Amino acid sequence: MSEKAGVADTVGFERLSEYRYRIPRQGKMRCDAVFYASRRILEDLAAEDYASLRQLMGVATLPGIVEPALSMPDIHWGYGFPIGGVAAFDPEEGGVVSPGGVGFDINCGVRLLVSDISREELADRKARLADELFRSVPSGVGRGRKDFRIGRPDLRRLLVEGPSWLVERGYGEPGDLDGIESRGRLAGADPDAVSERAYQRGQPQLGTLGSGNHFLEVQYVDEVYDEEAARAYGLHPGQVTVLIHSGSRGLGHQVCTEYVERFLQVAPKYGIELVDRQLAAAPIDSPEGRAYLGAMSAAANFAFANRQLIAHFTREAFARAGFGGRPLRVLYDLAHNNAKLEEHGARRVLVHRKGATRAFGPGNPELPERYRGVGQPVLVPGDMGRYSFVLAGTEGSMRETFGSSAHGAGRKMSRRRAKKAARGRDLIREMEQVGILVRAAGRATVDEEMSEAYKDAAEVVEVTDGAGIGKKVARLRPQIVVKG
DNA sequence: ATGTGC
Repeated sequence: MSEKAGVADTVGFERLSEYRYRIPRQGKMRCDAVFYASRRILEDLAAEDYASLRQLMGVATLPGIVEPALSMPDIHWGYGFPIGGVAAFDPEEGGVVSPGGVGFDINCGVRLLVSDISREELADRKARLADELFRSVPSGVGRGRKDFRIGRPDLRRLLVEGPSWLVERGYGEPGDLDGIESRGRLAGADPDAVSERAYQRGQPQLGTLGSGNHFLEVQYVDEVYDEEAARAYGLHPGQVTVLIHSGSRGLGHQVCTEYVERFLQVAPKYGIELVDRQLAAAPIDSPEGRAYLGAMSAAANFAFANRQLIAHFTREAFARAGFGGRPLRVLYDLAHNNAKLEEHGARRVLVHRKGATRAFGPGNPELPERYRGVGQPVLVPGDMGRYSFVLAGTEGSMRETFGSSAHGAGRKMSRRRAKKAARGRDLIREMEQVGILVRAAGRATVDEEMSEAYKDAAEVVEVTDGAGIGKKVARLRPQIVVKG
């Protein structure tokens, strides 16, 4: 399929460079859109009749957008905004905030822990560790935890303070906070903008994984591409790592649901014309916009705290499995579903990243000193059978994508199709035969999350690296997978 | 993603 077909039929894009394409402003778009893709990714986009690129064009119609509307190489169809979408809005130009531009799982993200344990040491205790982790980190839809209770007044404080509230009470180490994006605390969190129902749903779920694509993986570093960055991050071949992927659970979901509804009601009042109801938005500088941002930031702090507590119980599981006294340091905790006020091109803009990560380049004062020379760690989880990647933010991401990069492999099959493809197979056994132990709350999720249901993360990473919006640092191979 | 449809 050539890009010509795209021009003629529907979307109309042009190639800017090997991996970079532009959709010129057309129809109700207020600015151009730019997307990153390989020829192969382009074929995937064509196969879905450019549905996700059309969503990106919809994003470009929203008021106050700062050009261009962007998507990362892992773009796929999502609620309103495409997953992999990045869009910045200027509050002084009537810019909007959109819950669909953040996602239902507010501040979903990944945290990478690094140990001094070798792959060989892990081999001796792998089954034991898998069992301990599965016991220590509840997973599955609606699951809570019984051994950690937080009262309402404390939860309110946690929504404002994030993981520091936990660290102060012994759930973690003081150094943990240095490795979290924004130190795990988004400013402006408003616990009063979070509904009673959201509190109720979130309260028992702190320290739980959830379901779907969420996971906890024990891995090892099997390849290093950039020695200098790997050294700065403290990564070396054969080393055991832990990758935690989870978000704000029922609390964030409830916040998103309620504000989408509210924004739909008020959009006419602000003269916002929506080409798609799922793009529901309100001005950043409006009572509704401010309330959502307050609630979203609170949910974000809850998600950071959730990963903090999961990391705490992960450390306990490692100790019980015979790795007592061995450190598990936070390399980085990075969100991929949020909206943040940032300075770009001497303007203060609200950057929505929906299935996209922050990827600040070298020298950025936001970064911990030890990473400042090489740029921010960018974590790109792959599917559960293959590999995940660590990249570094670049000058290119700062210049082209409001300091953003890709967040993962992206689905290739629908959940329904994956389930069908898994019929008659025992995926857990297949994984075990290649040395990956799976512990899951249910088999259905494992089927839906099968390796073949995902695009190859390596492809996404090649495009990201090739386009210069992220730099390959290391590859991680799974050994233990805990799923919902 | 999600008390996996109101």
